[in-house]
Amino acid sequence: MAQNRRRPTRQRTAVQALLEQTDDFSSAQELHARLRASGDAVGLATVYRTLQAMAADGDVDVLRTDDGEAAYRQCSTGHHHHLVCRTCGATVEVEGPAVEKWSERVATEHGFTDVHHTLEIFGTCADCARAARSS
Amino acid sequence: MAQNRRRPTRQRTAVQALLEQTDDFSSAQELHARLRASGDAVGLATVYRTLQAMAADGDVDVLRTDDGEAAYRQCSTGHHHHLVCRTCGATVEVEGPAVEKWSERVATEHGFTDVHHTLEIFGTCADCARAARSS
DNA sequence: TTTGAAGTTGACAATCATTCTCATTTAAGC
DNA sequence: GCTTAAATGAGAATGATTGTCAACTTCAAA
Repeated sequence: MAQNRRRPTRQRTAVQALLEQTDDFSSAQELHARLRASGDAVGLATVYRTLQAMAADGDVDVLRTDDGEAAYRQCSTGHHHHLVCRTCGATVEVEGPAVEKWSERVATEHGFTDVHHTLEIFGTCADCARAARSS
Repeated sequence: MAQNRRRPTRQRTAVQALLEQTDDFSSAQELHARLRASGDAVGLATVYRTLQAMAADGDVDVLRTDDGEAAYRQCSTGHHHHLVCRTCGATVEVEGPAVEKWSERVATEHGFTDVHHTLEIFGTCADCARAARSS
Protein backbone atom coordinates (compact mmCIF):
# COMPACT_ATOMS: atom_id res chain seq x y z
CA MET A 1 0.00 0.00 0.00
CA ALA A 2 2.89 2.34 0.69
CA GLN A 3 5.47 3.88 -1.63
CA ASN A 4 3.82 3.16 -4.90
CA ARG A 5 5.82 3.83 -8.03
CA ARG A 6 7.61 6.91 -6.67
CA ARG A 7 10.93 7.92 -8.05
CA PRO A 8 13.84 8.62 -5.72
CA THR A 9 14.79 12.13 -6.74
CA ARG A 10 17.13 14.55 -5.03
CA GLN A 11 14.18 16.64 -3.91
CA ARG A 12 12.23 13.78 -2.42
CA THR A 13 15.32 12.60 -0.62
CA ALA A 14 15.98 16.05 0.78
CA VAL A 15 12.47 16.32 2.15
CA GLN A 16 12.66 12.89 3.72
CA ALA A 17 16.02 13.63 5.26
CA LEU A 18 14.77 16.86 6.73
CA LEU A 19 11.72 15.19 8.22
CA GLU A 20 13.96 12.62 9.78
CA GLN A 21 15.82 15.23 11.77
CA THR A 22 12.66 16.99 12.81
CA ASP A 23 10.68 16.00 15.85
CA ASP A 24 7.78 18.39 15.79
CA PHE A 25 5.01 19.02 13.33
CA SER A 26 6.03 21.53 10.68
CA SER A 27 4.11 23.23 7.92
CA ALA A 28 5.05 22.84 4.29
CA GLN A 29 6.15 26.46 4.22
CA GLU A 30 8.41 25.92 7.20
CA LEU A 31 10.02 22.86 5.69
CA HIS A 32 10.49 24.65 2.40
CA ALA A 33 12.21 27.56 4.13
CA ARG A 34 14.47 25.20 6.04
CA LEU A 35 15.47 23.33 2.92
CA ARG A 36 16.27 26.58 1.23
CA ALA A 37 18.30 27.73 4.22
CA SER A 38 20.29 24.51 4.25
CA GLY A 39 21.26 25.02 0.65
CA ASP A 40 19.23 22.04 -0.46
CA ALA A 41 16.73 24.21 -2.28
CA VAL A 42 13.54 22.55 -3.44
CA GLY A 43 10.64 24.27 -5.15
CA LEU A 44 7.70 25.12 -2.95
CA ALA A 45 5.25 23.28 -5.18
CA THR A 46 7.46 20.24 -5.01
CA VAL A 47 7.53 20.36 -1.23
CA TYR A 48 3.75 20.38 -1.21
CA ARG A 49 3.50 17.57 -3.71
CA THR A 50 6.06 15.47 -1.92
CA LEU A 51 4.46 15.90 1.46
CA GLN A 52 1.06 15.04 0.09
CA ALA A 53 2.41 11.98 -1.62
CA MET A 54 4.15 10.88 1.55
CA ALA A 55 1.01 11.46 3.53
CA ALA A 56 -0.99 9.43 1.04
CA ASP A 57 1.54 6.65 1.38
CA GLY A 58 1.27 6.82 5.11
CA ASP A 59 4.92 7.80 5.49
CA VAL A 60 4.11 10.99 7.38
CA ASP A 61 1.29 12.11 9.61
CA VAL A 62 -0.67 15.25 8.89
CA LEU A 63 -2.70 17.40 11.20
CA ARG A 64 -4.40 20.72 10.90
CA THR A 65 -3.34 23.50 13.20
CA ASP A 66 -6.05 25.65 14.71
CA ASP A 67 -5.70 28.16 11.94
CA GLY A 68 -6.10 25.58 9.24
CA GLU A 69 -2.54 25.03 8.13
CA ALA A 70 -1.44 21.52 7.40
CA ALA A 71 1.46 20.30 9.55
CA TYR A 72 3.57 17.25 8.77
CA ARG A 73 5.69 14.94 10.85
CA GLN A 74 7.49 11.69 10.31
CA CYS A 75 6.17 9.12 12.72
CA SER A 76 6.60 5.60 13.79
CA THR A 77 4.46 3.31 11.74
CA GLY A 78 1.13 2.11 12.91
CA HIS A 79 -1.94 4.01 13.91
CA HIS A 80 -1.51 6.42 16.79
CA HIS A 81 -2.45 9.89 17.94
CA HIS A 82 -0.61 12.97 19.09
CA LEU A 83 -0.29 14.94 22.22
CA VAL A 84 0.93 18.34 21.11
CA CYS A 85 2.13 21.26 23.20
CA ARG A 86 0.32 24.32 21.96
CA THR A 87 3.18 26.54 23.05
CA CYS A 88 6.38 24.87 21.91
CA GLY A 89 4.99 22.27 19.56
CA ALA A 90 6.61 19.33 21.35
CA THR A 91 4.93 16.12 20.30
CA VAL A 92 4.30 12.82 22.01
CA GLU A 93 2.87 9.86 20.17
CA VAL A 94 0.19 8.02 22.05
CA GLU A 95 -1.86 4.95 21.38
CA GLY A 96 -5.39 4.28 22.47
CA PRO A 97 -6.75 0.92 21.46
CA ALA A 98 -9.86 1.70 23.46
CA VAL A 99 -10.49 4.79 21.40
CA GLU A 100 -10.09 2.89 18.16
CA LYS A 101 -12.59 0.30 19.21
CA TRP A 102 -14.98 2.87 20.55
CA SER A 103 -15.04 4.95 17.39
CA GLU A 104 -15.51 1.92 15.25
CA ARG A 105 -18.34 0.65 17.36
CA VAL A 106 -20.08 4.00 17.43
CA ALA A 107 -19.76 4.38 13.68
CA THR A 108 -21.12 0.91 13.05
CA GLU A 109 -24.03 1.50 15.36
CA HIS A 110 -25.04 4.44 13.22
CA GLY A 111 -24.64 2.55 9.97
CA PHE A 112 -21.43 4.23 8.91
CA THR A 113 -18.83 2.32 6.95
CA ASP A 114 -15.36 3.02 5.65
CA VAL A 115 -14.64 4.81 8.90
CA HIS A 116 -11.64 6.93 9.69
CA HIS A 117 -11.04 9.26 12.59
CA THR A 118 -8.83 12.08 13.72
CA LEU A 119 -7.92 12.68 17.32
CA GLU A 120 -5.39 15.16 18.56
CA ILE A 121 -4.80 16.29 22.09
CA PHE A 122 -3.52 19.80 22.66
CA GLY A 123 -2.17 21.08 25.92
CA THR A 124 0.71 22.82 27.62
CA CYS A 125 3.71 20.65 28.29
CA ALA A 126 5.44 20.61 31.66
CA ASP A 127 8.37 22.73 30.44
CA CYS A 128 6.20 25.45 28.98
CA ALA A 129 3.95 25.49 32.02
CA ARG A 130 7.01 25.98 34.22
CA ALA A 131 8.38 28.70 31.95
CA ALA A 132 5.07 30.53 32.00
CA ARG A 133 4.84 30.36 35.76
CA SER A 134 8.30 31.80 36.32
CA SER A 135 7.93 34.64 33.85
CA MET B 1 -18.73 32.31 30.19
CA ALA B 2 -21.01 32.53 27.16
CA GLN B 3 -22.52 35.48 25.33
CA ASN B 4 -20.40 38.22 26.76
CA ARG B 5 -21.43 41.75 25.89
CA ARG B 6 -22.70 40.97 22.37
CA ARG B 7 -25.28 43.10 20.70
CA PRO B 8 -28.34 41.50 19.16
CA THR B 9 -28.16 42.89 15.64
CA ARG B 10 -30.16 41.90 12.60
CA GLN B 11 -27.11 40.20 11.16
CA ARG B 12 -26.30 38.17 14.22
CA THR B 13 -29.91 37.12 14.51
CA ALA B 14 -29.98 36.06 10.87
CA VAL B 15 -26.90 33.90 11.28
CA GLN B 16 -28.26 32.27 14.40
CA ALA B 17 -31.61 31.61 12.74
CA LEU B 18 -29.93 30.03 9.75
CA LEU B 19 -27.80 27.79 11.93
CA GLU B 20 -30.90 26.69 13.73
CA GLN B 21 -32.45 25.34 10.56
CA THR B 22 -29.25 23.67 9.48
CA ASP B 23 -28.32 20.19 10.57
CA ASP B 24 -24.96 19.69 8.93
CA PHE B 25 -21.65 21.43 9.24
CA SER B 26 -21.41 24.36 6.86
CA SER B 27 -18.57 26.66 5.94
CA ALA B 28 -18.74 30.38 6.48
CA GLN B 29 -18.87 30.87 2.73
CA GLU B 30 -21.79 28.52 2.42
CA LEU B 31 -23.74 30.21 5.17
CA HIS B 32 -23.02 33.59 3.66
CA ALA B 33 -24.30 32.46 0.27
CA ARG B 34 -27.41 31.04 1.82
CA LEU B 35 -28.14 34.21 3.73
CA ARG B 36 -27.71 36.20 0.58
CA ALA B 37 -30.00 33.85 -1.32
CA SER B 38 -32.68 34.13 1.31
CA GLY B 39 -32.67 37.89 0.96
CA ASP B 40 -31.25 38.33 4.43
CA ALA B 41 -27.96 39.63 3.11
CA VAL B 42 -25.11 39.88 5.59
CA GLY B 43 -21.57 40.92 4.78
CA LEU B 44 -19.06 38.12 4.42
CA ALA B 45 -16.74 39.62 6.99
CA THR B 46 -19.63 39.82 9.41
CA VAL B 47 -20.49 36.19 8.89
CA TYR B 48 -16.91 35.28 9.74
CA ARG B 49 -16.85 37.52 12.77
CA THR B 50 -20.16 36.29 14.02
CA LEU B 51 -19.28 32.64 13.64
CA GLN B 52 -15.99 33.14 15.41
CA ALA B 53 -17.66 34.95 18.24
CA MET B 54 -20.26 32.25 18.56
CA ALA B 55 -17.59 29.61 18.52
CA ALA B 56 -15.67 31.45 21.22
CA ASP B 57 -18.82 31.60 23.29
CA GLY B 58 -19.34 27.91 22.77
CA ASP B 59 -22.61 28.45 20.94
CA VAL B 60 -21.50 26.58 17.85
CA ASP B 61 -19.05 23.80 17.18
CA VAL B 62 -16.25 24.16 14.67
CA LEU B 63 -14.32 21.55 12.83
CA ARG B 64 -11.83 21.59 10.01
CA THR B 65 -12.66 19.75 6.84
CA ASP B 66 -9.92 17.75 5.20
CA ASP B 67 -9.01 20.65 2.99
CA GLY B 68 -8.66 23.02 5.89
CA GLU B 69 -11.90 24.94 5.73
CA ALA B 70 -13.66 25.72 8.95
CA ALA B 71 -17.16 24.29 9.22
CA TYR B 72 -19.72 25.40 11.77
CA ARG B 73 -22.77 23.78 13.28
CA GLN B 74 -25.15 24.57 16.08
CA CYS B 75 -25.08 21.76 18.57
CA SER B 76 -26.60 20.61 21.75
CA THR B 77 -24.71 21.92 24.71
CA GLY B 78 -22.13 19.86 26.48
CA HIS B 79 -18.99 18.25 25.21
CA HIS B 80 -19.42 15.74 22.43
CA HIS B 81 -17.94 14.62 19.17
CA HIS B 82 -19.16 14.16 15.62
CA LEU B 83 -19.67 11.33 13.25
CA VAL B 84 -19.73 12.94 9.83
CA CYS B 85 -20.60 11.42 6.47
CA ARG B 86 -17.86 12.40 4.09
CA THR B 87 -20.23 12.20 1.15
CA CYS B 88 -23.41 13.95 2.18
CA GLY B 89 -22.24 15.69 5.33
CA ALA B 90 -24.88 14.16 7.56
CA THR B 91 -23.88 14.56 11.18
CA VAL B 92 -24.48 12.54 14.30
CA GLU B 93 -23.46 13.77 17.70
CA VAL B 94 -21.81 11.17 19.85
CA GLU B 95 -20.49 11.12 23.35
CA GLY B 96 -17.59 9.12 24.67
CA PRO B 97 -16.91 9.53 28.35
CA ALA B 98 -14.23 6.87 28.04
CA VAL B 99 -12.40 8.92 25.45
CA GLU B 100 -12.53 12.01 27.60
CA LYS B 101 -11.04 10.20 30.54
CA TRP B 102 -8.46 8.47 28.44
CA SER B 103 -7.17 11.65 26.84
CA GLU B 104 -7.01 13.39 30.16
CA ARG B 105 -5.13 10.56 31.74
CA VAL B 106 -2.67 10.27 28.89
CA ALA B 107 -2.03 14.00 28.92
CA THR B 108 -1.46 14.04 32.65
CA GLU B 109 0.92 11.12 32.45
CA HIS B 110 3.07 13.13 30.09
CA GLY B 111 2.96 16.24 32.24
CA PHE B 112 0.61 18.18 30.03
CA THR B 113 -1.88 20.58 31.54
CA ASP B 114 -4.68 22.76 30.26
CA VAL B 115 -5.66 19.93 27.98
CA HIS B 116 -8.13 20.07 25.14
CA HIS B 117 -8.79 17.60 22.39
CA THR B 118 -10.45 17.24 19.04
CA LEU B 119 -11.96 14.03 17.79
CA GLU B 120 -14.00 13.64 14.66
CA ILE B 121 -15.06 10.44 12.98
CA PHE B 122 -15.51 10.45 9.22
CA GLY B 123 -17.18 7.72 7.26
CA THR B 124 -19.84 6.92 4.72
CA CYS B 125 -23.37 6.85 6.04
CA ALA B 126 -25.75 4.02 5.25
CA ASP B 127 -27.70 6.06 2.71
CA CYS B 128 -24.65 7.14 0.76
CA ALA B 129 -23.20 3.65 0.82
CA ARG B 130 -26.44 2.32 -0.63
CA ALA B 131 -26.54 5.03 -3.28
CA ALA B 132 -22.96 4.31 -4.30
CA ARG B 133 -23.62 0.60 -4.57
CA SER B 134 -26.63 1.01 -6.83
CA SER B 135 -24.96 3.44 -9.19
C1' DT C 1 24.97 3.34 -24.13
C1' DT C 2 21.26 5.42 -26.45
C1' DT C 3 16.74 6.66 -26.46
C1' DG C 4 12.04 7.70 -25.68
C1' DA C 5 8.05 7.65 -22.65
C1' DA C 6 6.47 8.87 -18.40
C1' DG C 7 7.16 10.69 -13.97
C1' DT C 8 9.09 15.10 -11.74
C1' DT C 9 10.35 19.60 -11.06
C1' DG C 10 10.11 24.69 -10.47
C1' DA C 11 8.89 29.44 -11.41
C1' DC C 12 5.00 31.82 -11.34
C1' DA C 13 0.20 32.58 -11.98
C1' DA C 14 -4.21 31.62 -10.12
C1' DT C 15 -7.42 30.21 -6.32
C1' DC C 16 -9.75 30.85 -2.49
C1' DA C 17 -10.67 31.08 2.42
C1' DT C 18 -9.93 34.24 5.79
C1' DT C 19 -8.45 38.68 7.78
C1' DC C 20 -7.81 43.63 7.74
C1' DT C 21 -9.14 48.53 7.08
C1' DC C 22 -11.84 52.18 7.83
C1' DA C 23 -15.71 54.99 6.87
C1' DT C 24 -20.52 54.45 7.98
C1' DT C 25 -24.35 52.61 10.67
C1' DT C 26 -26.66 51.09 14.80
C1' DA C 27 -27.94 49.63 19.64
C1' DA C 28 -27.88 51.02 24.43
C1' DG C 29 -28.49 54.09 27.86
C1' DC C 30 -28.91 58.61 29.33
C1' DG D 1 -33.05 62.86 20.74
C1' DC D 2 -28.03 62.47 21.61
C1' DT D 3 -23.57 60.28 22.51
C1' DT D 4 -20.58 56.57 22.24
C1' DA D 5 -18.73 52.24 21.62
C1' DA D 6 -19.76 48.15 19.23
C1' DA D 7 -20.94 46.33 14.81
C1' DT D 8 -21.16 46.32 9.91
C1' DG D 9 -19.72 45.97 5.00
C1' DA D 10 -17.22 46.81 0.70
C1' DG D 11 -13.20 45.93 -0.94
C1' DA D 12 -8.26 45.41 -0.43
C1' DA D 13 -4.75 42.51 1.48
C1' DT D 14 -2.87 38.25 3.08
C1' DG D 15 -1.28 33.79 2.82
C1' DA D 16 -1.59 28.92 2.20
C1' DT D 17 -2.33 25.83 -1.32
C1' DT D 18 -3.04 24.37 -6.13
C1' DG D 19 -2.67 24.68 -11.19
C1' DT D 20 0.15 25.31 -15.44
C1' DC D 21 3.44 23.97 -18.50
C1' DA D 22 7.93 23.82 -20.42
C1' DA D 23 12.28 21.88 -19.11
C1' DC D 24 14.55 18.03 -16.78
C1' DT D 25 15.24 13.16 -14.87
C1' DT D 26 14.74 8.34 -14.26
C1' DC D 27 13.97 3.88 -15.98
C1' DA D 28 14.17 0.24 -18.84
C1' DA D 29 13.91 -1.41 -23.34
C1' DA D 30 16.57 -1.67 -27.51
